[in-house]
Amino acid sequence: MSSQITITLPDGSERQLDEGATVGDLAASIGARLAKAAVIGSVNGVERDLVWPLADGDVVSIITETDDRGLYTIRHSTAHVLAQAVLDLFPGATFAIGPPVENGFYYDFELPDRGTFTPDDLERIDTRMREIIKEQQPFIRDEIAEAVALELFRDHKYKCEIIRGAAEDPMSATETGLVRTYENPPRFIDLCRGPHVPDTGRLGHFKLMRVAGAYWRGDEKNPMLQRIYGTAWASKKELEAYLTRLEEAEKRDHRKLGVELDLFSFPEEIGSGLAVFHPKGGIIRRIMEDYSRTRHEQAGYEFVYSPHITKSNLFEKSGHLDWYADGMYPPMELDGGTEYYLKPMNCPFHILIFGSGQRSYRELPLRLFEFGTVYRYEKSGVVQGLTRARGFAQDDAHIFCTREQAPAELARALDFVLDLLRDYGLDDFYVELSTKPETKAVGTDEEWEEAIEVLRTVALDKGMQLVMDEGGGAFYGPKISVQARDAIGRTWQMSTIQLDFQLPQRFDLSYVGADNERHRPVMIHRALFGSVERFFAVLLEHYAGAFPAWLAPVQVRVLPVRGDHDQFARDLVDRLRAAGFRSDMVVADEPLGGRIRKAKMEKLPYVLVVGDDDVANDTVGVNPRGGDVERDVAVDAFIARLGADVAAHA
RNA sequence: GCCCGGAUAGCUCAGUCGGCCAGAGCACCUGUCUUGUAAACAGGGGGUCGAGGGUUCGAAUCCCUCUUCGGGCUCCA
Repeated sequence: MSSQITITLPDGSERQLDEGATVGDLAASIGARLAKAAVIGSVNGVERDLVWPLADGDVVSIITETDDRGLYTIRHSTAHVLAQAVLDLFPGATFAIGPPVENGFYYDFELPDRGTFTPDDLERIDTRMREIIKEQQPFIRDEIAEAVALELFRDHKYKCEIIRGAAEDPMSATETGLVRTYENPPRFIDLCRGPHVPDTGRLGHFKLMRVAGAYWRGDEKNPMLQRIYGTAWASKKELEAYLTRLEEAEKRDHRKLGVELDLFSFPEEIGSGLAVFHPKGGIIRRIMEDYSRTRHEQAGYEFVYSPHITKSNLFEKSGHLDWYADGMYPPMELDGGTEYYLKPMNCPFHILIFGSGQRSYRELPLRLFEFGTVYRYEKSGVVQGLTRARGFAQDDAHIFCTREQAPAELARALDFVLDLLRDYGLDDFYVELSTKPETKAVGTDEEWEEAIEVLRTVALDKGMQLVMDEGGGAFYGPKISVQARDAIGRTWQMSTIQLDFQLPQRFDLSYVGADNERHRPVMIHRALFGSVERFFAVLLEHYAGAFPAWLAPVQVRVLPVRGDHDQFARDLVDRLRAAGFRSDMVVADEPLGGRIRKAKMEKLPYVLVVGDDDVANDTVGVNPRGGDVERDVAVDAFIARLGADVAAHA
């Protein structure tokens, strides 16, 4: 009789297994279903392959395909299969790194003679991957000496860089002269720390998505590799659900809806990244802005205006020309050599307003607000619809206050921002705190630390989930940004609040305190929409074009059943307009069904149908978006209902 | 900026190997129809095939440059 070992499970219970039993054996001893779902195990807190032999006293949990780490492993293993397929099919190809990522994985390759993958290649690679999966090749872990590894991977220069420690690879483990590898016999071996699924047969619910260029080690000075992205899931059902989700996201893409709903466009004649808003988009935008103005006014902000261009010395003084000249449109030279720049931001203008006279502590906090249009020369490859444009309006405010007032002002600003975002229909948030950039930063570490502490405290006081973004701050100060999740779960960076000790210093701002001495104010930069255009795009995608009644360009469409109901319909439109609603009608020159359909495709909140009964009784047939038809609704009752919708921002 | 893939009517798209006056659906215009809740019928107009250059007897189609869009990389004050 062989000797036994004792294993402790996560619930504290113990199990006896034969000596030499593996993680997989443990799963099988617990149940057939667990064994089937098992991907890897966690042994004493370290993730291990299912073939890992257990030792007496180990604490083990089985990680299944429904676990995040299990899915991560499936994606990681699928990346290896991708690499094997590519090396099989493309003689002379070499491979770099291939980690799991959100929803899938990628692998970077370099083809001989700067070759590239075509869409047809992806199909061939997919086919080869499925053959490899069918072969059920085991994943075999090994540790070899560095010198042996360098010999084994001598044809793969990127792998050699990783082995020598010259390049980071999050997926490999190279320490003290030993290199860990995983082999899929008979042909493929890769540097890898693992763990992996037991064999390639465990995989299969994947799809290769696209080819992209990517710089080696993420540095644009390095050669560009060919990256293949794929998605991988534990089951066919999950894969299909993911692909459906992508389709859904594509359907609500703001660039597509902008054309379909006639909201805005990017005429080629104007240039890349520069939008024009059409009348319907203009209505939505105007209402967004009007509401924002009203709320800012109530919150104690004062409205200012500033020009679009300025002499270069303003941005020299602010430091922007030192750090971000590349991101600015080149200057116009006027007046015998004076250079004027389009403004990439509004802060210096607001600072000049603050500095235009002697300020007393009694005036603080001074909150200056402007819808300021700025122009940034975004690199040609990064421009994207309304979310990354070259010209856009910021709902920009700068709060000048004393150091002592800053925490309360920050808290107040965050409150305001969250409250307002909720009014626009976003209510699922978390907060990101960005700290001092490695390069490109002004100010001492102490000042940064102080500012970061204040922001951290404010966010935690609000009970917000806080995510750190190390090194992500602006050059003049740390930043807190509100991330909002939209209707289909995507997160968008929305509002930012930044504390700034630097600019007041650079512009030598001061106020006279109660002690009759001059003091330096601090400055808070904050934008709620960030960019009006971008926020417009987020709302458009969030609502999939079906804007709530308060924002909808047309709130009510009236459809007369026959020509002889036209007059009643016209009068009804007038009554609705008089009540303050945006309403129109379509005369009865095509059948009702067709007109209903068109209104539905325009995603209008309400369609009203009026026929004989309605003319006789002053009623309407109400066809609400997403609801059932209601007949014989009194006109007054409908007006009250629409009014309530608008007031509730529903 | 870099890699890959696109650009044909207002929109979505077809157009074979380089070969007749470049097509469809929707939209638009005109007429007929007078309609009770997601597509009435008929007719019509509309294109310098993104721009410029080249190859060719002949280019939407092949080559080059540019503009612009999409997916990534890098970037995002």
